[in-house]
Amino acid sequence: MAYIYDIYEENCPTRQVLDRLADKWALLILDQVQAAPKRFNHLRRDIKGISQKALSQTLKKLERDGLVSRTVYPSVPVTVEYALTPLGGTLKDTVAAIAHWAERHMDSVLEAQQAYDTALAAR
Amino acid sequence: MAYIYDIYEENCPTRQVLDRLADKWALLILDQVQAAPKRFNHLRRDIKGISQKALSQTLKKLERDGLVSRTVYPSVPVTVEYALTPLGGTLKDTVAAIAHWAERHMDSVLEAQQAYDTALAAR
DNA sequence: CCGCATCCATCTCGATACTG
DNA sequence: CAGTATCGAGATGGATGCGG
Repeated sequence: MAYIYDIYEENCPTRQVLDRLADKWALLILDQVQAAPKRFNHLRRDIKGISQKALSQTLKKLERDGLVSRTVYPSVPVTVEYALTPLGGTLKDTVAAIAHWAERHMDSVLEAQQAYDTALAAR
Repeated sequence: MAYIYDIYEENCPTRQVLDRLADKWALLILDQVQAAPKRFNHLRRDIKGISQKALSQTLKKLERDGLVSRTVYPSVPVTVEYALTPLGGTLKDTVAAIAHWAERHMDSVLEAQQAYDTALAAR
């Protein structure tokens, strides 16, 4: 399978996909939804610091990209569940890999930052 | 090794690391630098569409995080090379995984977007 | 060649208020 | 419960010009 697009070209579709993943909240949402479907306010509660606007927008983008499904249950009041689609499921391992890297190397990064900052301050 | 921090908490260091990777350009730069060190304008040329400001800023962030090293060769005119640090090297596989996912599933995402958009327009 | 400083347009984001 | 609408502030991004 040959790739038509060059990832370093502008407007390359791969870039767009990358940009979606490079969203501040997308990865966290995908990780939250990954185990089991979750309701809107459930996500809002669990992902500390996200505004309802940001959550709403990011969910809509993820839905548009086919990574997350949105299911409305006509109860009163309405219940809406967000779940990982099969396509989204193919991302699970990758998302997990990123999260694990972040957890494992967090300390090193923090150290590097301190070293950098003190070196800067010394000059 | 137990993790003190909750990834879903605000101001959790893992979040900060995640935010760095969630940069529009960081992944592309890491991928560019991964194989061999590159000069500033080399990166600028190869990563189409990046402004020199964005490149400069992102490189500085990556350097601060200890993922990329910056070496100045006192030639005339100056040559500056950016390379992956050992810490940055531990990210190689993860970055590659993301890029591969994007390439492999790009078409599906594009389809999903079209389906979403036409469904929206129909209403 | 490598970058910083500045200016300015754009956009994103959060807070708030309101609807089905 | 699950959003949309609106508005203002702050961050962001590109273009330009200059300095080491």
